[in-house]
Amino acid sequence: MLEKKFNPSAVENDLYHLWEESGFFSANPEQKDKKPFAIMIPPPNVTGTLHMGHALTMTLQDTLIRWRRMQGYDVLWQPGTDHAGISTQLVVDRKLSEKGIDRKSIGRDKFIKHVWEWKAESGGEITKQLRRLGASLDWKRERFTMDEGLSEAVKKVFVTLYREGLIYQDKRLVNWDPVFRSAVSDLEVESKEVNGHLWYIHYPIENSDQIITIATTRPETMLGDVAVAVHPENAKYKHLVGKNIVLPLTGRLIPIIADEYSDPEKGTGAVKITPAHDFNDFEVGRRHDLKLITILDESAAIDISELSENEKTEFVLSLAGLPRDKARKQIIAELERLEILEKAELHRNQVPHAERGGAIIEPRLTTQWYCDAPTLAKPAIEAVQTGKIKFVPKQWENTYFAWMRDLQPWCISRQLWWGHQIPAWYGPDNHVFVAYDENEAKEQAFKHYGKEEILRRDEDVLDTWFSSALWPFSTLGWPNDTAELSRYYPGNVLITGFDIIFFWVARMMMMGTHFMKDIPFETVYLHGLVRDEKGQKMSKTKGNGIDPLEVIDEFGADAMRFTVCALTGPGRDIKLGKKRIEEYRSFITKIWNAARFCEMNEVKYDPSFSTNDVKLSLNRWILGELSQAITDATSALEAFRYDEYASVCYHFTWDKFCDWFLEFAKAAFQNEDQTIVKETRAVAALVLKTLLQILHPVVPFVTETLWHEFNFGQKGTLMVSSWPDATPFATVKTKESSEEIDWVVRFISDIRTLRAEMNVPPAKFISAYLKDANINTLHYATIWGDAIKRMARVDSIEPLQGDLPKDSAQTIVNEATVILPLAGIIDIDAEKVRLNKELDKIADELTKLNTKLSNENFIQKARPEIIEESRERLTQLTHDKERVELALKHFK
RNA sequence: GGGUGUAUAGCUCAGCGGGAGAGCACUACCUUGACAUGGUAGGGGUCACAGGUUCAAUCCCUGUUACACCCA
Repeated sequence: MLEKKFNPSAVENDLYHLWEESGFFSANPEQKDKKPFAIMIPPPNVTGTLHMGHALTMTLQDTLIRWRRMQGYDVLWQPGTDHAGISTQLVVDRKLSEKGIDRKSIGRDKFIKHVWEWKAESGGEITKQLRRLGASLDWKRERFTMDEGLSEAVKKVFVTLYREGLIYQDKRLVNWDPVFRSAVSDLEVESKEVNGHLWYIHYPIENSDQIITIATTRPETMLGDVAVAVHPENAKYKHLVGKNIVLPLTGRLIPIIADEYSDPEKGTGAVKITPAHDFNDFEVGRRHDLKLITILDESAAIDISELSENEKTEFVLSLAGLPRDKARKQIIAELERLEILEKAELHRNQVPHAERGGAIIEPRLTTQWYCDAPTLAKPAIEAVQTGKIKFVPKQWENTYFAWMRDLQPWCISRQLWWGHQIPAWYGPDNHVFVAYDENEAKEQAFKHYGKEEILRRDEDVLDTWFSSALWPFSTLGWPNDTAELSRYYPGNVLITGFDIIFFWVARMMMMGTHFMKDIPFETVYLHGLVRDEKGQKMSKTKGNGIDPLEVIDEFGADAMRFTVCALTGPGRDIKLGKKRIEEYRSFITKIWNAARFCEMNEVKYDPSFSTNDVKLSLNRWILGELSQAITDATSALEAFRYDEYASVCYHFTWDKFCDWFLEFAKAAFQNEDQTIVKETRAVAALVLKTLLQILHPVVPFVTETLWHEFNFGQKGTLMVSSWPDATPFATVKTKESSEEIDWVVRFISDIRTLRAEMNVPPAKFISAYLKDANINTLHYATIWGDAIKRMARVDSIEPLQGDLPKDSAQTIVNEATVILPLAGIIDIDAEKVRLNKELDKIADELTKLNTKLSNENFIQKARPEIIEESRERLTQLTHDKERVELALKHFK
């Protein structure tokens, strides 16, 4: 016997372990008779804990994976985690400082040892949590971006790209995080608008009493000014071009130059140029061959070492070592004292901030490793243009193109300790040797120098995204030629959030097309973000997040999964509150209760039962509906329409199976004719079994539980059962049965409506008469008598003999009029109102239809089937109108 | 400043060139032998606004407004 209530927490762990231990999650490249289907998990940070975003993306992936597995594919869902450079380093750093250990004092090697120890202890948290979701990942193949094989792949890629000239060192401005003291890529910088000032400063012109006023938001960088730029067409300043400025504070002589970068409309139209501390100024400097003077150190404090001796005035010396904001205050005060600060305006500044950590980013001149992304992007762009890779929803392709066509070189080196150390060594003269290992580097050095030299390894590590870019092939064993690689590359679909298109998706496409000479996946499905009920982004700081593990504890994994699926429309963020999950939990309960009802009525699976034997209309009808549901569910999944898939499951289960089939079956189960009872039981079992199968991908736990409770298969085997085929159910003759069931449904519904509107107490059974009913209708009324009586609460259904009883309510079902004698109950005025309302509605419709049909243009130009349809509706409505009018006449 | 998306019932969202839909919420009634996490019935919408195309527009096109996001 099934428990009265479904208790998810009692079954989830057991079932999951059973599945995992049975090896059902495992891909097998040797299964040549099966087609492969592969999805690479977006590797969560090894430091991560499960949040709603994971719950969303993993549910969508698992649903697809389970469905394809049932369809008979050899499915690989590749799990793993990302070493997450900065995050992990920070986590371990914090742990160590709690113990009073300073990272720098123990040195790099010891620190990295600590990180690995931390990973061994706490790194598996997220993978345990993914199991709670029911995610059917192939855990035996779990990988880590820092494990040996993947590190090999990283090295191979780096060395190869270097030798191809696609990785190189360059000294240029880079986004510098002065807190982490590391370079970061353009993508990791977000510009934020903050309140600041625009300062107007007088710059005196050499050998003259004239001045030029420049406007700046960053006066502290004036120590590094090397020019003042004006627009070449700017009449106000044209004559000054070529003259020199005596730069305040340092006394440096700098030229006034003409450059279109200077916008005459902004500030004063004259701008100071500081090429070592501003990306635009850097370009100006390059065009005019200006000197680069760095005046900030790696922590963004004033550094005057590049200033010449005579520039180091007493004031300038006093600035040395000051953080940039303090230096700014000092300089402003000094300019005021010198009376060359004209004014300060309030100003909204765009200030670059580090996405991680939030530090204000400082453009900084350093030597870094770069990857030639623009070149690698070309085949990746082409793959989308030619349709080899498709984005779903398609509009993301535009975003992708826009970004890919305007790529900057990708800065791939980071000044961190945790990560893939760059395989580059330097000789005493800083000549660089890129090699697989130190021995190879030494060989190169020997050839280069003609003797052995001591080499120093590059300290830097690679951007975390560099290794994740290789994920689709590095996890499969590349650079070795493995069975997995040839079978599961390219993957079928990548499912992830749109927020990492550039970080991850695009880079996998670049690396994949370059190294594998083939796309990494055929389809990119991009889902939205999970937001709270109000549409706010969930975040730790706001505290508006929902913990998926709490949700699972409270409502069960199935409820959460179904909710996520149901809410995942195309190209939309999803707004999620606990309330929504609670709502959809009712659906899980409904499935459970429907199953309990079946069990109580001795619904049992009969493998020998064939759908060809089905005789009863009710049974033929539900099989037809089931066939439709299978078709719809399948095509919804094929189109990544998770909302539609959920909706098909929901409505078939609730509206068709529970509300009508099981309700009608109540009468059938009580029938004296045992063949009827037997057939209905067998069909109920078949429908329930199939229903569990189409529901399984999204709600695996409740379905798998019912699967073995009903003995549809051994415990845990639903997930490897075959995805149902709609055809055998569709071949059961269902058309006539549909007409019949549709009639009964309409008949019952209409009587219910009448009863409700006439306020007939539910407990009261009434009589029903049929007027003008044809022979079919009368036949239906007879054979469905029991069900109708129970469900519409009538005690007799008979053809009307003689006159219309007094005080009757009437309604029209197809050709017949249904008459309910309600003497003593009916409120005649209310009935008149109701009928008149009905009449108005029909009249409105008729007017519209008549106008349309008398329009010659419509008759000439509209599609014939539309015209035919309109004519049919006109006939039907005219008929209905007559009936209602007749009913009204009765009261006169 | 450039780009993308969204605007449909009180809320959250589907939909579609030809009769406005779902879930929840709401109202009324019902503890009928699976389920009150339930059942039955009902109310509720100028499909953001303004033009255009069309026999026909909530749907296609243009513009406007509002909101969200991305890029600079």
